[in-house]
Amino acid sequence: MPELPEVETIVRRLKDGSPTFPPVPGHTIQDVIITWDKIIAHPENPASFKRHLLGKTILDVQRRGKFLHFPLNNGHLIGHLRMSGDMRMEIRLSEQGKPHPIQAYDRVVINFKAPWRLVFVNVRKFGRMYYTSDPQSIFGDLGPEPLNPEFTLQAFTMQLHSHNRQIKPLLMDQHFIAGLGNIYTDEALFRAKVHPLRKSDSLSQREIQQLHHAIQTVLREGIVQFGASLDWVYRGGEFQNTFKVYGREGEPCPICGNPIEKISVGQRGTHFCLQCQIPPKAI
DNA sequence: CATCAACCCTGAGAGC
DNA sequence: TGCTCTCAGGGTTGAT
Repeated sequence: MPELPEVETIVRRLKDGSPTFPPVPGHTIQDVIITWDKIIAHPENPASFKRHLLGKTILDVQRRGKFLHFPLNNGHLIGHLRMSGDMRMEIRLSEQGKPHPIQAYDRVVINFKAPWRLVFVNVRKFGRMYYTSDPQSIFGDLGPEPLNPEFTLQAFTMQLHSHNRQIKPLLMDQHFIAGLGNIYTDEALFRAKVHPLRKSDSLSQREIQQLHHAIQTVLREGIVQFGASLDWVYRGGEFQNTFKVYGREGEPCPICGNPIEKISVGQRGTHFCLQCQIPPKAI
């Protein structure tokens, strides 16, 4: 469940480098090792994917929704971690020139001409990688970036009114808005005091304003904390310590003290406070 | 158009 | 201790 803040954290680290590895931009691809073919979503043939990447230089590291985007000097490398995973930049040769072994969950390994490699790590094999000459073929249907200026209260209001859907699955729909997943959606709805089963076109202007603000707030907090760490799914961040409802079924609501509820909405575990977030039929 | 279920996967946690 | 079972979840696809 890397969501927007987790992906943003990964992107920034790869773009800027760290004390232990250099920035990814500027490196030229020498070889590609694919240990699970289904990770390659485009082109259909993994060998073709590999052929397209050889000799290309990575120019930048960007994010669009939950996608990692690597513009190349010719074409684009794009990745989506889906349910689990990370991307690692690491040294690929020991000082004696021996190759470091590939780890158990390393699905795609991109060797550079320099002694570094970029590794697509994915425990569950739901992640996907793409090579394309046209990033719009992948990003084209995505909704607005919630932290960009385009995500205005007015635009959000119009979007909500153009649907009559349960608010939670709508917020998680990447065509509606890009980057929210199960965790940040539950947290945003709680902070906005909106019940997850409310219909999108039933929200008052005040609720819409609260929700608009809550979405941006939880995402910004998540980024500041370097995302949330959940089991082995994703490491690093600290946002999980700030969860107010997610994963806290039965624990007291931090606002009113009533126990946090957990139900299934749109086939997703959904956490909320029945006292603070009034259900639709009670309104 | 909205909703729901199945599918793709693995490791954690529960139950025995 | 060790086995088996269920569950979680992002996104896609197909049915209702």
